[in-house]
Amino acid sequence: MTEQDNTTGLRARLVAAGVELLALEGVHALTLREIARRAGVSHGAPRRHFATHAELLAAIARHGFGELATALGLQGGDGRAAAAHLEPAEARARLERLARGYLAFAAEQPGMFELMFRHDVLEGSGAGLRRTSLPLFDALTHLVAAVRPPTDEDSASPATVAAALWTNLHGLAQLRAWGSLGLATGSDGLGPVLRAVLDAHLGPALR
Amino acid sequence: MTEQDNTTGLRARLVAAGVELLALEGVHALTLREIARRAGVSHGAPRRHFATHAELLAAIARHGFGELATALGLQGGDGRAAAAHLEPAEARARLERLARGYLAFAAEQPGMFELMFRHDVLEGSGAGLRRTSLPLFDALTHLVAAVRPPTDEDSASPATVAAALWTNLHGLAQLRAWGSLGLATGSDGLGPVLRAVLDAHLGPALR
DNA sequence: GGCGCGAGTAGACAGTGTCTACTCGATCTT
DNA sequence: AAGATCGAGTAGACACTGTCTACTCGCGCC
Repeated sequence: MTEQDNTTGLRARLVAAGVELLALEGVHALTLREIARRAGVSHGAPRRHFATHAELLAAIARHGFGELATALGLQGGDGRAAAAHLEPAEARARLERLARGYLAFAAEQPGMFELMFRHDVLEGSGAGLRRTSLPLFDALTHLVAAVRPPTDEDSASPATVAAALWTNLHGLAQLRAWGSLGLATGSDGLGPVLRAVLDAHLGPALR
Repeated sequence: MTEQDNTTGLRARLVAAGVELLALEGVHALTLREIARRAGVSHGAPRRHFATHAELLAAIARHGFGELATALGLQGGDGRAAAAHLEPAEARARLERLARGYLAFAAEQPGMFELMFRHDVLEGSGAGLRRTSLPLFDALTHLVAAVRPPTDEDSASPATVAAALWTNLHGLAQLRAWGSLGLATGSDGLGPVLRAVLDAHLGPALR
């Protein structure tokens, strides 16, 4: 492991070329040979760093998860600690920012968002990638706990509410990218739906 | 259009072969040539019925949408009429059946569910396919209106709530198929999360 | 200073989607 | 009823893909 550099080396250049190509042309353009071409090497070179095409795609997706984490401000592991004791109103504001950030990422980088959740492509390396999404889920859980203190005993646990909220955000992003949402709700955009989602899982904003 | 038969003819046999292959091996196995092989014809034959590989995949996905509609009991257009005047409790029970049916379909036919929402593959024929999901959305909207009569003026409209609920179900199905959900919520399965989702969008079950 | 070896090259191979030339059988016209 | 027409399927070619294997080259090491 003499090469722990993340910006030099063919491995990083291949990932960078893939990210660029993905943004420009979409998932279908992420050919092994085309990525190698863009990186300026022959088509056999990637094999030294990625055993298979799927592994290279998984590395690109991993890069995407990192970008999503920074876009959401979850870079350092401070999400849990900073949210431990938090005013409900502030926690809810953070949750709304998180939600809007997630949806914005999916809208601005549709190719990357699509690749990140293509489990058929990432099957082998899926376990490692799935773990990458856990920090987001942890931050969600703690913020939910701050907004909805689990007073009622029979009410859902913060983790359950966080899962419900996360799946809602994900489905919202996905169906918006797919184009079904606009067809169903008219062209208002997702504003009202996002408000309904947040209100449903966290309770009305003003009390 | 001498051939309006849906069960004979090469076109239907190709779709059937694709459906079978999709269930057996997954989306990646849906090669044009392999589908043709399974249908017992040469690799050029599908071109007479589908201009491109993507069109054949779109036809297979359309078949999947039809199967989903029948599995959800939305075959005839009676969803809207039957739900016009409905007890809230009965409407809610129907919504729960609808939700469980959607999730069951995604779980039992993961390959088909994945193909149905692969907008990169279905791009050209996407508009027609998107319209196929409207009956489901209509049924959802009317059932939601029966459960939550829009008494409050500033509350969300039934269509908005239906969109929020639908995206939640979809994201739930998708992330469960992806494997992230079990990782986040433990191995309890989706029971508690589904209950939280329904309660969040429709209000608690017992009043 | 010769050696080994990691890294990249070049070519082969099977498989894919698309396109074109062709065949063949049924249908329709006169 | 004989011959032309045309839809439907076949066979082959082409460029492209992912993977595998042999090969080369340059740098570090004892």
